Amino acid sequence: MERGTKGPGSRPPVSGRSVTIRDVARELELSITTVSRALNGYPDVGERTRKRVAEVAQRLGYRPNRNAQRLVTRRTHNIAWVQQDNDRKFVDPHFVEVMAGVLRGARASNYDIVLASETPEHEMSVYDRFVNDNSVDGFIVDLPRENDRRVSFLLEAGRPFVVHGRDGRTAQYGWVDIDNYGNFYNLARLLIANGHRHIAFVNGDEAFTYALYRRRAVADAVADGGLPQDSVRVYNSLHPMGDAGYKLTTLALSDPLVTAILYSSTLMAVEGHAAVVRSGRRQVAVATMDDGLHYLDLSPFAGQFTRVCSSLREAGGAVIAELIRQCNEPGPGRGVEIASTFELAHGVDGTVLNQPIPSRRRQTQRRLQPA
Amino acid sequence: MERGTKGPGSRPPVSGRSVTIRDVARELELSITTVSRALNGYPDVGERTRKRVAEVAQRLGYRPNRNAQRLVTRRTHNIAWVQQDNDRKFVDPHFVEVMAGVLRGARASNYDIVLASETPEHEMSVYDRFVNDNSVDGFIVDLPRENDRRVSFLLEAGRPFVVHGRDGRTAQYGWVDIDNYGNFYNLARLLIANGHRHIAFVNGDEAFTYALYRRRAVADAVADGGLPQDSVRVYNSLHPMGDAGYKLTTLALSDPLVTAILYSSTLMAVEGHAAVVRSGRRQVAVATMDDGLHYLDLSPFAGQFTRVCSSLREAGGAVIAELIRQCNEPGPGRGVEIASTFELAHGVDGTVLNQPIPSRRRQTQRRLQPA
DNA sequence: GCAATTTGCCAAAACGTTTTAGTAGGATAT
DNA sequence: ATATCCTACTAAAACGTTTTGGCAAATTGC
Repeated sequence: MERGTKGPGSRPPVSGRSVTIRDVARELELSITTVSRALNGYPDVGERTRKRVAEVAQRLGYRPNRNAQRLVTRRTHNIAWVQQDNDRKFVDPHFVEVMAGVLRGARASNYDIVLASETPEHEMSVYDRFVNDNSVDGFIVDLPRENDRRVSFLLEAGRPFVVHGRDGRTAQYGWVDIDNYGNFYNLARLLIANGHRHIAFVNGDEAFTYALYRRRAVADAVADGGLPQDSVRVYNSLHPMGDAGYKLTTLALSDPLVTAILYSSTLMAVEGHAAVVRSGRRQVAVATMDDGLHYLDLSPFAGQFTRVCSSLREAGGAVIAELIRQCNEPGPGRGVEIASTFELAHGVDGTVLNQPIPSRRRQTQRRLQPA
Repeated sequence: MERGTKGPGSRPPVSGRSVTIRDVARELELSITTVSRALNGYPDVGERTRKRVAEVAQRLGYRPNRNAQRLVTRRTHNIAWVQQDNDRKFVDPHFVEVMAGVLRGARASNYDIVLASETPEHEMSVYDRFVNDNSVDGFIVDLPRENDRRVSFLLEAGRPFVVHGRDGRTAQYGWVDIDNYGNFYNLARLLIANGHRHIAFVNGDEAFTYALYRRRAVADAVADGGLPQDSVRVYNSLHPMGDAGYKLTTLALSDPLVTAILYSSTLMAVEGHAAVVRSGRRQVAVATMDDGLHYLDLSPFAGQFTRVCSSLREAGGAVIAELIRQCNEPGPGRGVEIASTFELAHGVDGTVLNQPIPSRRRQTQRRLQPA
């Protein structure tokens, strides 16, 4: 075999050499130090010189080589976001909404998002790689479970990260979340206060804390409302979308006593609505968490869904904002709770519109939103 | 102001120094050259030495600094994917499906995806940056328009890129696409062959080629079927989801002659279905493109939608595969057309199930799928 | 037994930045 | 007049790899 022969991989497709800081310095008859300091806004550069440098850099189309910068500064301006490749549940359309907020915030601060996916078995090796190979400054952690191993790993590694959601260790890391417990407690109390005694709860996968906390909230509301626990029947979909809405609603309605359905997502509520209509049951109330999915049109259901509203996009923006803050000022992460607003349907009953809201309901509403 | 004071930015949060190739070399009493060549599979390293190197590297937890590697090799193993931040249409849930395929393929080949978003006005500056700052090897281009400026820019820049979709310049670049024209021609011909004379076509935004080509196909099918052009009425949604399905269907059904609706996406078809049901019109046939959206449950509509099926996830996998190929072997990009399959509903009419398929329809089906 | 080849390893250069540790020279203070 | 302090610049080191070019020692060919 010949001497210089490469092993694996192959040669880069060398396209035209790009202009370096050296070219700019040569053109100006300045040192590269001065060029660098001029462009990076250091104070020990004359105003006149700074102007000239900026002008020539612009004219020559100089762009600092990011890899050289990253090598020496040890900052990448990249944030890792690892998606779990589940085969069945690969990615969630809710994710798109969060991503919109994350991307917008990242761009505004000149950060990029490095996206990767890996199967659950190998997932941690991706984190391990990112922690050790200097390719990102921090991590976004999605959809936490209780005692999430990603959180444990990143705490151990001492890298900046922000969790969208939370587990039981919120004091130890930065997170952004809505008040899942409070919101679902209020929704359940509201249904009970309006006389519903048999409620179906179509929840997500309770392996995730968001769904777990919602379930606990509903159970507590039932208890606090003085009803027996079996007043609420919980239906879980391991996939927050998919067959959840329609099939689980149909299943729930096989109990003739059910008068209200509580959904964990508008995606499920919309699908479930079709099942309600098809069942011919007209006295079923629908309440749901509304994440403000930007692409889902709720107008056909106007006034038919009682909702707790919160923008996932806004949450995404808060996640990246806190993460970038952590990258810039070392220290403990902060928790951010995103506010939610309560939207009563004209009537809680999905089919009876424009029915005046009884005073007791208003009172409940006021109690639920203490300013 | 003090001397060494930094200008903008701030110090990196220095966490424990990581282990370098130098540490491995020192431990083994070898040169860093040998360690590098051993780890990179060069042939001029003794088998015994290679084993020792691998063992020590593993034991010490050595991970090559990606930025150093990238600086010297000029390859990043990163692919850029720039999303257009539209405010109204930020991201499309179809995107999640494509992304699933892209991410899976990228991971399998040890590539990462760098995601960024920018408003339409500044979009090109992001491409400009990525082209010049050495942070990515290639680009994914989404949702092309005719004479797409991103395509023009990347052709000019001479960087590897793959378009998901196509414009009129397919000979010049790599792309992955379904046969939008052929699929919609066949769908329209099928409806016409089944006696439908007044068809509504709920299409996407025809500023994008996928929708434009679909529209042309339907127009041609109408002509070839011997019908006047106004037999088909086209409704466009600038947003492929949102209010398209329900509102446009309601609008379409305000024409009492309409007996068939052709949708550009199952998302719209599902929403539209609710409008059909609500309208009380029972003799309306529904046909749609089915992109295999993984999170959308079509089972409630089983047998009611005639569909042309193609997996966006598969397309995403093909996009990244072709892109990585381009990065490794310089040369012209290749076009890849993804196959689609045809699924007739039991009856084309959405409400009459289990009606035997008339022989003429079967014949049509066979003609549409020539093996 | 000697030349030629192969094997296994290495020193040094290179990649393109930022940062450190200065240095002249002018201004200011005493 | 002299010491001190700014101002505006710079040479060189550093970041952590890969690659070039080469060199002894071992092996092979004749």
